[in-house]
Amino acid sequence: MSEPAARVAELRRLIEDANYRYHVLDDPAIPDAEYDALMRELEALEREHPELAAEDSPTRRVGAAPSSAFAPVRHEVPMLSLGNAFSDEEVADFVQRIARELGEPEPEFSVEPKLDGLAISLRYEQGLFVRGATRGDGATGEDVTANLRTVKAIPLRLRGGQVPAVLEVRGEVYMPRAGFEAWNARMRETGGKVLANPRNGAAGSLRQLDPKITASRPLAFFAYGLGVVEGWTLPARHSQTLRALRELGFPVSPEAGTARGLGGLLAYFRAVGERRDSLPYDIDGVVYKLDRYDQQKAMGFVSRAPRWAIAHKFPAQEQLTTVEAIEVQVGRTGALTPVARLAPVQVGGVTVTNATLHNADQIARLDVRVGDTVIVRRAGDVIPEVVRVVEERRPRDRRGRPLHPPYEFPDRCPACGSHTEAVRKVLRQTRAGVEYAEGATIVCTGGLYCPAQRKQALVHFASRRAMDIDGLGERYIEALVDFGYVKTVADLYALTLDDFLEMKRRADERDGTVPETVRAGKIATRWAENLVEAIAASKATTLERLLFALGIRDVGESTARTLARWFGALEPIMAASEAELVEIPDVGPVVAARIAGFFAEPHNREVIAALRRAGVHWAEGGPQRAAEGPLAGRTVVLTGALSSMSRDEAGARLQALGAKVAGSVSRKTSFVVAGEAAGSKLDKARELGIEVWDEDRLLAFLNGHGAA
DNA sequence: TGGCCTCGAGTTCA
DNA sequence: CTCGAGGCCA
Repeated sequence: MSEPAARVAELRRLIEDANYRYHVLDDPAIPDAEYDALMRELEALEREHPELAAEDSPTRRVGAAPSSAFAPVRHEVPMLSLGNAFSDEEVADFVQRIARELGEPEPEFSVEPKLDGLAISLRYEQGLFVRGATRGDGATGEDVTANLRTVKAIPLRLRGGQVPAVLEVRGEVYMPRAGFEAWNARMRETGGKVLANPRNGAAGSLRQLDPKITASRPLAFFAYGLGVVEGWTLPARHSQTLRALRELGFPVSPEAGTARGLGGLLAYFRAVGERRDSLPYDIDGVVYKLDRYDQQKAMGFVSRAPRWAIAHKFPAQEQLTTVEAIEVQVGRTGALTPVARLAPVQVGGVTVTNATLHNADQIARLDVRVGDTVIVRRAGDVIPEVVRVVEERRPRDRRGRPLHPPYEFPDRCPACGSHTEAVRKVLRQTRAGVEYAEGATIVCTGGLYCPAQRKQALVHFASRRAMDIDGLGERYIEALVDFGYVKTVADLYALTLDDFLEMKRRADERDGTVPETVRAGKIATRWAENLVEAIAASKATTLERLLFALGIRDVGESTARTLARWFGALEPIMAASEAELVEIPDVGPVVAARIAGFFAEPHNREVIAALRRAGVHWAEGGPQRAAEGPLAGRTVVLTGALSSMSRDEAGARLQALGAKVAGSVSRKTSFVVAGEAAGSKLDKARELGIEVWDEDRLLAFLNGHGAA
């Protein structure tokens, strides 16, 4: 062999090894820069010595003639679709069917994650990659050989000694999350087109006419099965086949394994489910296959799906749905919040019909319009959000123009017709005055004239952490306001049993929920009695609850408590000037102005007087301006679930000992009380090296200080 | 003036 | 839970 020929052979071997170690063993042997250098050297040599070029050279991944692009390819061995299971019961049925038919109570399965990518078939003849095809309808797919050659995780030549005459390998082409994120970040920077999700990214990449485009996409591959096999001894078990595929140079999911019986399958499902978010790729479930081929054969097929395998799916975290309407809700403070009404769709195990769009800016950023197809997600938290619009699916007229114009935020309040305005936020304060900028939030200027704001004010007043009127929910408050029974929060205390019954009758009538005669009458009476009782019970309250319940802007639970302690009684709070209020810790000019402004309003003073006349009462005392107790000056954060008491209760007890209970962990936190299943707050505490108490330690401390 | 740290407010569904 | 903004401190 000539010297260049030897070097070319060596380079190819080095590069193939590097690919194998990177993609199959997940154990990179050489740094990227060195890999690139090897490639460049090989390219140069092949240019100088055209006679040394070869089909399976790693330099030929891009550039193979895409002549047969997308031509139909018949799958001699059909590419199967799998049955789906969405619940443990369905998996149990699957296992039971097999156990019964095979007479084996605990059959063994090969188990692996189900990647969210694109199923393909790769054909190797005499060890060389000759054709790759998409799954298509299972019987016929499309020829995407040129594009698949650019995927480095797919070997162009099989490794190992025994070379099968023909080997078809089935697997999934996917886009790793990191690659997807990086790709989109780059696209956003350069103004290119972002990919909707890794799955679409993978599918779209393989449908490119120009393999160079495919080559630029971060694609990867996992093998999970076989098609046509000639001149190769098939092992007895699927798990052994996977091992053999690995040795032939194919990446196989490291999560793949075996499991026995229903218990084993479900344990695997849970284990993978827990690791789902930390896997480097998206999966939508796991696949169970009977491990022994003889048993697979015995089970056979129904129509097009095997009876020996099933896909156990996770509830989807992201779904496509359509926007049926964009409505605007009015909050307690008058803030207008746009909400997308969606065609119902299952996301993460629940049906989602609404998703907040936050504010006008967010709508503009997403450019959400009525009729749009959108991606909805329930991410780490529970609240659904619109991730993005799938613009290709936007309804258009014959001339290709969108059917609906960009959404325009209403300039009138949908509830009362008052004009709306952007909230001004303080930019800075100078001697000359205060400078404002317009914020993202739009508010209704109707104030308590606006029925929506009045309703929300009442809902807030009755809520658990405020006056705690049990049973008085949004629906009845709405009716009470609509029918004119209630204008201010004080009116609640004048309501009689008959008022409630009449209100409920009218509400049922209006909403078309017709109650059933006598029995319903009795139930309704009991319901009304409970409400009257709950309202009466709420009269005994505390100053801080009352202050919070009044709904003064920027006065939440914490500020209400501070105010109550600082002054000890309501009268001095009502009389306090802004100058006096800013003396209070955590109260600055903005909040002081809100408080003074609220009590300066004759209407508000009248409501307070009416509440007092109705018998609402609370204990008053002198000012208590310094925290006292063993925990004075200490800031505590509670996280996770405690077994012996609620978090609220624990917080109240700690406060009683002088502690300040905060909602988030920072360097100022004195210690964190962590219960069961504590999450990010505990992590943060560990990160900042903050003392952590478990429940026992908390209880011991509370007992030791007479707060048990 | 900038950068935390908190608090307030809004949000969905079973 | 997250975002935005008010308050505080360096």
